[in-house]
Amino acid sequence: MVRAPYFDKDGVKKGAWSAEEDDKLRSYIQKYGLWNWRELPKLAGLQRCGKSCRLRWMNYLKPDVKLGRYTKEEDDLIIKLHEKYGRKWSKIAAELPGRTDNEIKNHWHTHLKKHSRSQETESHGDLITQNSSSSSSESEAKTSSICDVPFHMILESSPLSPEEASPCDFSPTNISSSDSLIGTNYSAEGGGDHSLGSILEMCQELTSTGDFWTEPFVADNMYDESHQLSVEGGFLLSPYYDDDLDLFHQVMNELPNLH
DNA sequence: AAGGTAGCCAACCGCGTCTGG
DNA sequence: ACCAGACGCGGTTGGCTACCT
Repeated sequence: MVRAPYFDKDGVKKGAWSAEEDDKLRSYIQKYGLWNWRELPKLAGLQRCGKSCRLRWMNYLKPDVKLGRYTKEEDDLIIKLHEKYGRKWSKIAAELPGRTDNEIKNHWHTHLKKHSRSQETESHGDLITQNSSSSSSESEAKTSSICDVPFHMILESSPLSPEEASPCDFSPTNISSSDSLIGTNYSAEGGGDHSLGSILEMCQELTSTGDFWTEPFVADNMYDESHQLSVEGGFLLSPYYDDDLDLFHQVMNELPNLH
């Protein structure tokens, strides 16, 4: 998995860290704290350079570093922050407690980048479809004016068959901890297009106030609360300001009635 | 079963920024 | 104001693992 340990021409050890080296670094920092990365390896009895020690500590040994799988909420947040900050991984990491810039960067390149790309591709494809269509309905024209991304495009971003779609995609359980609605390609049992239309109308109303925003997404791994794979894409709806949270929750509570 | 390939991630490298003298 | 050393950041690499042919 990692580079085999070796010594460079200056006698500095490189490559994978051993458990013994980890212990030395950890116990030294716990005892004396962080004061000089350059001097630290000598005093800690390590044949590493300061940079290597810093990296190992920051990305792996630091007590508050959270290792392991990313949650759906973390993935969503990274995507949002990436849109906001670009490749400023340290800024993104600052808003994700326990995650390091290096880890987020790796996670982005291996898991999230392709989702972002596929989202762009799908959006572009749908836009072409929309533009080439000479029979756009009045409602479609209306939705297109509400936000940058037309609603019909958002909801068709990753079509699911009725068999694949969850009948409770819009239930309140889909309200994330960040107070966003994850809307998915919707096909309610006994609801169908009527329910979809109701939700579209609701989204139109919310976004037309200027207090809410939406964005489409396509994701291979959408998880419900029990971390079971549930859906494959859709759109995200969130209030801009905390002041609008009450209204947002009120609307969310009414969602089941839309079925 | 064996070889090839892609995915993944820890660690390295180079450069820009910060800080203290 | 300038300089040198330390630090932090983002891009890249190397090698292990899993999957495919």
